[in-house]
Amino acid sequence: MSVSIATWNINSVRLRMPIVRKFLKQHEPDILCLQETKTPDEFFPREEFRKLGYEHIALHGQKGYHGVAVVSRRPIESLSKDRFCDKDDARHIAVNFKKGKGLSENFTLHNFYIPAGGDIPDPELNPKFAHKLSFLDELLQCPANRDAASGRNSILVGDLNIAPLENDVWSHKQMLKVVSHTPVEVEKFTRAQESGRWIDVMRGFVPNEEKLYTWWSYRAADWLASNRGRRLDHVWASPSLQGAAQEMKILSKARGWERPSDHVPVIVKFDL
DNA sequence: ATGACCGACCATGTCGGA
Repeated sequence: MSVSIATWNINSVRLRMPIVRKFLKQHEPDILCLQETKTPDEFFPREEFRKLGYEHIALHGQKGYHGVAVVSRRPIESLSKDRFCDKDDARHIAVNFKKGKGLSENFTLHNFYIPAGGDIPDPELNPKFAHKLSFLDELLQCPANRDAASGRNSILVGDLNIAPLENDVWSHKQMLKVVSHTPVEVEKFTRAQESGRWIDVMRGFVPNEEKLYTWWSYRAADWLASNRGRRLDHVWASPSLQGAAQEMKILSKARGWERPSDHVPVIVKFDL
């Protein structure tokens, strides 16, 4: 049986409901993971998602900043929220799905919003970059990583705010000192990924030699013409799910929708 | 730095995004 999972940094879920609705109607993923919902849980538009068929909702939001959510057509068995860097800043939620009714495996889905890291790529000068590096250190040690490496069916998605490979950015050379592609954060990112033995699902469909982006800056006059994007959003699968991903789609056209997010949805269909 | 932007908030500027 197949399960399609989408991830999308929505940059305010309440403001973006018209395009969320459009996306869900057109693509009908089973599960949608959102980041940067920017709302306390009591103001999350639950009823609108229910009307669209997404009755099962797990929230970890807060006022104004960050915030992650999972909305699902399949029942959510349980959920958990991890803290990173001793902060309550709503950057993670995990949900468990139980096998049955067409799902042949249990699995855990982690939804992350990793700190952006500010402008200056120096942890001594920039506390936001220091926070990002600490977050990556904790990611390496976290239970999700251990569980994935030790055989639990796990999928990790989200805005990880790092473009690790040369062709995950428009110009590797010009981006080496730009936060999201600096060697120090890419190294920590890769070490965390390797320690969980995570599979880079998106790159399983598109070779490393090809450009792959999920984000285009709001500042470009014409995002499509300049096409200076980055792959900041990721889908990882545990080694136990090797071969389970059947299809992957980056909905680049959503960057051109009305009042868009600067990130676009990534959808992966898994055989589970 | 490509960057002439975008969103939330006790707002008319400041912070965070990346």
